[in-house]
Amino acid sequence: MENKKLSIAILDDHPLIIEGLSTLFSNHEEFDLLGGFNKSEDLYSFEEIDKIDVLLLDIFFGDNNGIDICFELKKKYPKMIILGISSQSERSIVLQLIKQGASGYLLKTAKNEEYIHCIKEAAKGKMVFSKEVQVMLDKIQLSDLKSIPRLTKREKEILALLIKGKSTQEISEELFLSFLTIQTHRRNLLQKFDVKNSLELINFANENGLLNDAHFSNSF
Amino acid sequence: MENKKLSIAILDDHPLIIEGLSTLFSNHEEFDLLGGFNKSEDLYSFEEIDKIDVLLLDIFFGDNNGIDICFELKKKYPKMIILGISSQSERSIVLQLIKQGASGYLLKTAKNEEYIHCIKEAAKGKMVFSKEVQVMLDKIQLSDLKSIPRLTKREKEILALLIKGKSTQEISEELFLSFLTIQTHRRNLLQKFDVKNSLELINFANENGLLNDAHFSNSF
DNA sequence: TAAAAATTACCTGATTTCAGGTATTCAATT
DNA sequence: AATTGAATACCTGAAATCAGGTAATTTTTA
Repeated sequence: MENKKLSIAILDDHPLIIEGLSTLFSNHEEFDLLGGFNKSEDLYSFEEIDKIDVLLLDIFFGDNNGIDICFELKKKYPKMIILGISSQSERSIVLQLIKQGASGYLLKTAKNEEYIHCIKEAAKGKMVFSKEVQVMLDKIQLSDLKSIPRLTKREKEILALLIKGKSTQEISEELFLSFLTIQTHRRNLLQKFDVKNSLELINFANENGLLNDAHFSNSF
Repeated sequence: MENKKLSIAILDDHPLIIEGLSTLFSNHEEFDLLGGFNKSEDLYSFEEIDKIDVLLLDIFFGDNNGIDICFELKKKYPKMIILGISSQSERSIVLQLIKQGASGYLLKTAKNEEYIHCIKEAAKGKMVFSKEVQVMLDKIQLSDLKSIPRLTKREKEILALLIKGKSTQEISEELFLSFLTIQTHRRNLLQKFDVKNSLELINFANENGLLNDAHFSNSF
């Protein structure tokens, strides 16, 4: 009984990456590249979308981000194996993607053989990561143990200004509050985050994606 | 009199991109791809380095950042035409690269024909940008006035530690330097970035993508 | 080899942050 | 009505940062 070829598709807004992957797959008989797409709409309207075994999905993707796309696809095609590809390996992003049902995450800096190997393994149902990503995931981060503290409205407001580099004096003027009040809030922030100075505070907020605009507009 | 072929080289730590560009150039007779390199050392030790007409240079680059590499190369090989390639189009980075002597900036999202066209134009001595970049450059921004300062090795090292939230004392212990020396470096950093405190410094570094691991990992 | 740039280091004094405490007012919840 | 949590504000003293200066040594570049 012969092995069926693995049907691959790519969604990436970098034509060069698609070109590179095409060449790669054309040199490996065990893969069948169904198509490479620059836009998510092109993939969605692809008539053979249900035949895709493995989808390589770019994470930093034009306007839609890959994480949302992964979520959508997994809902409609639960059997589709999705591998994130990206040039950055931000911990929080990798974890988020896995939560959305992806089977792994490959860096674009990975070697060709690594791609071939990982895709095969993923097709078998395994969770795969390219080397660098694996190393990164193995490091248990402080932020994994520390839970993100719950902040009050004022504290979030002050944190946002702090991150902009405003001093206590400036913040107090901007919010029409006493200098001493801001000092208290700052101290409470340092305590809540369990850090020893403002730089560490920002660093922590940064690691946990609290610096992104998204967090400040909605979730607070 | 026949036109000589354009000699191209690529420096990019993404094998897939090199693969894609190779395929692209092999389909266009007017180009001669001398080599694709993953590491800057490989390029520096390339024996035909002085024959390169056009170098495609990745900007967010593993060990050294592309801007520094561009600066180095232009100094040694002033005639070499360097085009930045990247998946992000951060305004300040593009401008910085141009200041270092690059002849243009292409997004990895650009179409194949755009690549071909831009490389040809650049070889003629023109300044070229892929579409999106051009649109972005046309918008005049406040942040243009501030350029990203050129940092020394030590300064980058200290900035990296600062960003991690380390205090002057901690940094001095980690680098086996005097507390007072670190103070001097900190002051110089604030001056170079034209900011008034460390939080603003980090904020500025963040906005300009200097926080990315790429900049800091091995480059010192 | 001379000049320029980088690295190291010190001094002083002003300003800001950090850490500990307390305390009043207001709003929401029980 | 009593309690809790949030927001406000003050005090003190220690610690760290910031801003100005100078200067010797080493490395890199011209």
